[in-house]
Amino acid sequence: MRRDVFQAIADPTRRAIITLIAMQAMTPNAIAENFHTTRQAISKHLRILTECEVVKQEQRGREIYYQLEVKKLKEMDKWIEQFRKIWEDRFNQLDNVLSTMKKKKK
Amino acid sequence: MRRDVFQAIADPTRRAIITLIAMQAMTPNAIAENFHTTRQAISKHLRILTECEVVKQEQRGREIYYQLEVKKLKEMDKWIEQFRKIWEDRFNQLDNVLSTMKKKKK
DNA sequence: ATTTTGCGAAACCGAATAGTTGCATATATA
DNA sequence: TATATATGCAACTATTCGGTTTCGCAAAAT
Repeated sequence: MRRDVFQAIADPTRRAIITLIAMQAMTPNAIAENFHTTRQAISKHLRILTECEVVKQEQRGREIYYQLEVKKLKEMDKWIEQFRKIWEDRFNQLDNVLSTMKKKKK
Repeated sequence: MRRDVFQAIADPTRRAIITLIAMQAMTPNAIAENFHTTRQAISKHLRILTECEVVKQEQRGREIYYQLEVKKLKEMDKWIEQFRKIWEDRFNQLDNVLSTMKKKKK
């Protein structure tokens, strides 16, 4: 069973959960109200997100607040980093072509 | 069957393929040499990557060169963007705490 | 003390996934 | 023309995934 950030955000419901709790911690019930599935299904997603360390729990009485843990998202950001350089390069190349065309027009 | 960037990069082999062809287009055979699976398995991954529009093909005789298509990776980058703000804010908060401690020390 | 509420865990199901082997097809090469 | 090479596609399999229903447990409310 693979448990990493990439697998965590592969599911659209999990991405929505992440966005939802990004600003404030929420309980499973509160989260589930925003979806058309059962609380148990959300609970399962939360378990996966916890195992992937994308969220962390904070018990308060019988309620559990789930909060975003940005560290792992940063890891993914780091992976994309290598490609950001590529598309910036390609943009600059296009930019060069455009300015060359402009000069020729003159 | 879901076909988006997030699903495309969920698999570690596919991530490796993406990194491999990032700098130069490659044929399925050449790509497969870098892995411990069959060429057909790689071919399947390439089909998924093509369907997700993360790579594009260029036929040259009987060979097919697969090349990275950065556009969709940018889409994912855009999704992370919203969280980048959060972790920068948290960093700044930490920074404030640290400078307050420094001032008090004085 | 009893009931309600919030939650996770287990068992089950259909669909998707990642891999395999075998085959068909088109392009090179001898 | 016959053969070798590059590739995709189909059928099959074991495993994982996302969901549901049912249950048990602990904390809160009555």
